[in-house]
Amino acid sequence: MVKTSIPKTTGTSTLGMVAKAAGVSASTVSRILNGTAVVSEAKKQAVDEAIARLGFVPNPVARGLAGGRTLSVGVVTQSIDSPFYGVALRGIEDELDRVGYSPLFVSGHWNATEEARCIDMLRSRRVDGIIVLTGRLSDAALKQYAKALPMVATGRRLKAPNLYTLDFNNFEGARLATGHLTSLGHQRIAFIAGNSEHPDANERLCGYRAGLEAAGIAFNPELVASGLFHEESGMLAAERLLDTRQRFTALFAANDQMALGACLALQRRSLRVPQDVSVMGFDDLSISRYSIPPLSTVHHPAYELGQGAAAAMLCLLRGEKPSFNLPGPRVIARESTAAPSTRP
Amino acid sequence: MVKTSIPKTTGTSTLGMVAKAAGVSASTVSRILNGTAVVSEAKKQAVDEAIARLGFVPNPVARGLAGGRTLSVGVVTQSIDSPFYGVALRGIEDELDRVGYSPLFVSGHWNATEEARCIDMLRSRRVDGIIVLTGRLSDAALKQYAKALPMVATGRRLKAPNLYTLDFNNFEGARLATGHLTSLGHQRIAFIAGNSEHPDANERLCGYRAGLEAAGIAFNPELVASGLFHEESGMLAAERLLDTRQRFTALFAANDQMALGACLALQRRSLRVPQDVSVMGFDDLSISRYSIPPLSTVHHPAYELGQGAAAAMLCLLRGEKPSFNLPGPRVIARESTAAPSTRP
DNA sequence: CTGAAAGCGCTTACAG
DNA sequence: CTGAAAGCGCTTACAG
Repeated sequence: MVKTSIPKTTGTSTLGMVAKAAGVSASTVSRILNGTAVVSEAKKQAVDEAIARLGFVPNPVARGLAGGRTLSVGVVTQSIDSPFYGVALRGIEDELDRVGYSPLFVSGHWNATEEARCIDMLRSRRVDGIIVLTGRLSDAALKQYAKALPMVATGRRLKAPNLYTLDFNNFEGARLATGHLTSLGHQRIAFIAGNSEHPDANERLCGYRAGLEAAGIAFNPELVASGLFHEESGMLAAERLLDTRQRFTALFAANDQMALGACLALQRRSLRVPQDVSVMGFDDLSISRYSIPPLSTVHHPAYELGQGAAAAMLCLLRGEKPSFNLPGPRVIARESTAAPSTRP
Repeated sequence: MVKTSIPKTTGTSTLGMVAKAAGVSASTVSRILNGTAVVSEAKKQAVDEAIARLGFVPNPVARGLAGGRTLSVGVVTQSIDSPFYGVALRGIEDELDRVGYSPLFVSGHWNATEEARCIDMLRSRRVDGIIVLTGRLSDAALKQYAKALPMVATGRRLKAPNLYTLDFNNFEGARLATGHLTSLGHQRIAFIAGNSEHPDANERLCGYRAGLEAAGIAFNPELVASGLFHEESGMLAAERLLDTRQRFTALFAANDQMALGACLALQRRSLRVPQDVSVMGFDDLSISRYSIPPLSTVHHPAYELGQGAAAAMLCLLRGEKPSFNLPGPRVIARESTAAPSTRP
């Protein structure tokens, strides 16, 4: 237990007190605080000194009421405990923190109605802007919101005033993953898709097909099963795949969580990874590096995604035009993939 | 993509407009909203009708400035992407949501100074109360804060006015885990402890020792290594344990993440789990059920912890005395533990 | 039971 | 460059 200084009574001094102490008007203090106008050096010094002496910290609540700026940005994530988006939230937190902004996290649970409710709530709390991490809101709704306040959204590609989007190339990622498998010599590659309502799911499925095609392998719908992006569903999907008696030497899941569930299903049927079946995931969750065997996957830069979304929001807030490049997908080859055994 | 209704322009109508529309004073509307005084049925109806017609939603920012209540509670978690605390955050979210409160999540990063900064920030944002998820703040600091606003903290046992604490019995959990292993017949049980600065770490170590003692097994410090509660450190600790050439048939880690890392270390040395070494974790993360083999562990009710903390805060806010019982620890026996093989 | 008034702590036209 | 004043949208004594 580290020792802590006695909590200072925050919010004890007000802008008015600073003004009086410095012998200037409240307006002047406000201007200095906000860099809203040029102020004589002498007064500025007096004010800075008074601020330091009184330990003054502006009250964001009052600021929000008076000026419309609360120095907070709303973040609609889908589930506060998502292993993937959690990392993105950290990126947002770090980026915002650097300039004194605070994030307000709310969960939309992949439900457009709930997401809309979240946004209404955030707006009633007067956030300066809103970041939406993927989700199910329509593009039209997003554009509509952007008329009222700056918006940044991930998982889509949209152009509209006051709206910026960041999109990871899921198609390319899945194509690369499939390519990794085909270049290892796999011909029969099963795929566990995500639920089709999820925007990323289709792109990854298309990438898988493109990867097969590039290697001259025909797409076989019987080698595809669907899951819900979590472990349990991955396990179930793998079992279904196994039950079809379709032969496959590799299995590619649309995300790591499903890949991990699939590994367990394989293990239960006494199939070894990668000797009997190579398994490939997508996202590169931090746990995937410690699964047994460590999971080969596609790195999805969650932290940079969050950071970039926050940086873009800050740009929008300053009235600038954001431009941000998300790192592209890249294959992380670990031990769950190998060349198919010669005698399957 | 689900279709969404066009976002309604929230915050468009004010309390003043409602008052005018209903032909009453602003005070009366405010009283009805807050149930602050008895109001004649006739006016109440007129106001309710006006509120509905105008789609009025009170502005929490103004409310916070004027009344001091923002209907928000600050939550100091340690890392926004912690797999364990993430679940607790969900519990907090759900519980608060039921009564229209919003959580404000901030990360203290297991650093007393940062946690104190978080609390200052939350107070400047005028949250109605603060929940601290474990962390490193001193008990004295917590009590001090509680003089200014309601506080709820987890991971300790404290009594003070306006402060409520929820504590999970880590000692008992670790004792039970060790008991599970000894009752399986293990005699040489290694332990991967957490870093001693972490409050839970010591309790779990003590529980381990108590479990050994209950089975009449002498404590052997050479069978203990320390980690940092994450996978990597668990892997390293297991390697160190193996390098000592001390024999052990079971390994108990102070949390699941370290247990998972340890499993990988064992696997790299060609030791099978559970045939060669049984492995036991602590926390029961959702992924642990899908590790290979599925990890035996101690269930730690994270969701209930968060929910209980939020419920306690709501009590405090209502001026009531909270009383909440957290479920006790229980062993979840899965496939990573088994009786020691006869010929080790 | 109900209003008028003051005020929460700031910002921002409006005038110098 | 700088003040005085009004106002953001609510709440809460203070008087009826």
